[in-house]
Amino acid sequence: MQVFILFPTIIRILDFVLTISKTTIRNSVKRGKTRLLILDAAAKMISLHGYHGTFLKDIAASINMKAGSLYYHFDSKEALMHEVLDKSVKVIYDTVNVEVEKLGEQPSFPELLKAAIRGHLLAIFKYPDYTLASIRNYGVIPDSVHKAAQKDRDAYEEFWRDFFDKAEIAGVIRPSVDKNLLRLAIFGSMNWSSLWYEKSGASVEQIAESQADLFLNGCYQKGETSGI
Amino acid sequence: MQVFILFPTIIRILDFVLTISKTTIRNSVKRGKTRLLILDAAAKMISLHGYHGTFLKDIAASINMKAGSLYYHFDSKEALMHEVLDKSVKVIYDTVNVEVEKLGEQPSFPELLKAAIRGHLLAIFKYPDYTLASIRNYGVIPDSVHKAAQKDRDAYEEFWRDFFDKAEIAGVIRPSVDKNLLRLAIFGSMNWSSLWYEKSGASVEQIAESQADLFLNGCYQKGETSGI
DNA sequence: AAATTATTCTAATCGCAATTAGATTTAGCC
DNA sequence: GGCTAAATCTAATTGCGATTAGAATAATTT
Repeated sequence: MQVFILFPTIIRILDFVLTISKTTIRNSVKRGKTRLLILDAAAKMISLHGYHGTFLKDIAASINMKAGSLYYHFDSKEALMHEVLDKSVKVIYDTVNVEVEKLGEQPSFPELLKAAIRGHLLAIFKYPDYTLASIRNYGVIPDSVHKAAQKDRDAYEEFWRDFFDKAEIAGVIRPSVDKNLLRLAIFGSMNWSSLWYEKSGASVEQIAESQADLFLNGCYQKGETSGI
Repeated sequence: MQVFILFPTIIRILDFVLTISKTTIRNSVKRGKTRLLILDAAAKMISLHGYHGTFLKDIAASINMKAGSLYYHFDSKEALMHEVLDKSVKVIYDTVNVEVEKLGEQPSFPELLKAAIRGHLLAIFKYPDYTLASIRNYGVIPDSVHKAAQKDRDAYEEFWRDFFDKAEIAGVIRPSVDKNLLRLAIFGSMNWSSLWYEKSGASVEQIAESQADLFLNGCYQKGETSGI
């Protein structure tokens, strides 16, 4: 086949591609808005009633749509959950990074820990629907969906492992402390707070400050021996 | 109406009552076994798949029964969930009490805290199906069911509030520590551990020791100023 | 062993939720 | 204004789950 035969074909192909991409771009903007609307609605419903307790009809209704219409934007209910989980992890990881990077050069261990905790809590409190949906449904959803966000989750966990590894090397952690149990305890306190922070009346700063202080210094006022 | 007319009637009534209670007692033993079997199965399924993701057919199948048969022992799926939640709280409260009472006279604050944490964790790890079912579904279940265990939950929370109130009065808590946030942080660490302890390989004693130590003394090795 | 009671099962009802195909509407484009 | 594609809706379909009524079975009592 020679070039001059190909030429018109290529033109047509190029034209086709351009048409497609123009259309795609145009739509992706508008479609993106509706997608996000649906995603937010889904996160909210799922955070409230759990994956299995949430029905597409209700998600759709909450944004004045019909259940069937959701399928134009998402392949299935599972796909929706998939994206909600994805976002929940990303949002936390990103916020933690931002808070940590805000620190100047050579931040101290306490400063770092507090920044990381603040970031994690900020994300939890700023996107409660996503993080609650994730926390409440972790483990109760189909395996296929469950595995979706695993990669990001692992990466995030790695960040914390790394953090405490370095802290240990720097000698700022008491030697008797088990780094794994420490990390898991901190995760527990932080994640659990998504269940009560709204009613607590405390601010993110306050909670972050308090949790960082507790895990750094404990609550015990030494020097007393009397029973309580 | 005169007494001599009533007499035979009373005898018959008494007889009737005795028959009933005999029957009831006899059955309650056998029925109790099946009930417990169902309850355990339900707790397990619900802990794995959540309330809405658990189907009576599966609960029944796991103990070689048919879905319909469950209704002989329980009024509804909600009633089942109701009892699972009830038990989950009771079990924790009881175990904590046992551990605390084991301590001698005038136990110190650290001893008490460690005993309470140990008790809570012991219950979580001994009855993981019940406690996980509770934790995973708190908030995603119908309100009617949700309110079921609330009384016990409140009583248990009161135990901890009281504990830290006394500790504060005794002056064994650093004044800058917020007792509420402290309690919530501890709850978070303990409850969250139900999600990872199986894979961790750590023993209950180890975890209890670690968490108590962390909340008492923190992880920070003071006297260092270098960045990590 | 007959009768009664307890327990379980069978088979249907009822409703509802996910998904889909095709109709309809909406919005940008020539 | 008509044309085309995007977006939404309508109206099934399909399947499944909770619940129930009544039949069948097992256990106990008399």
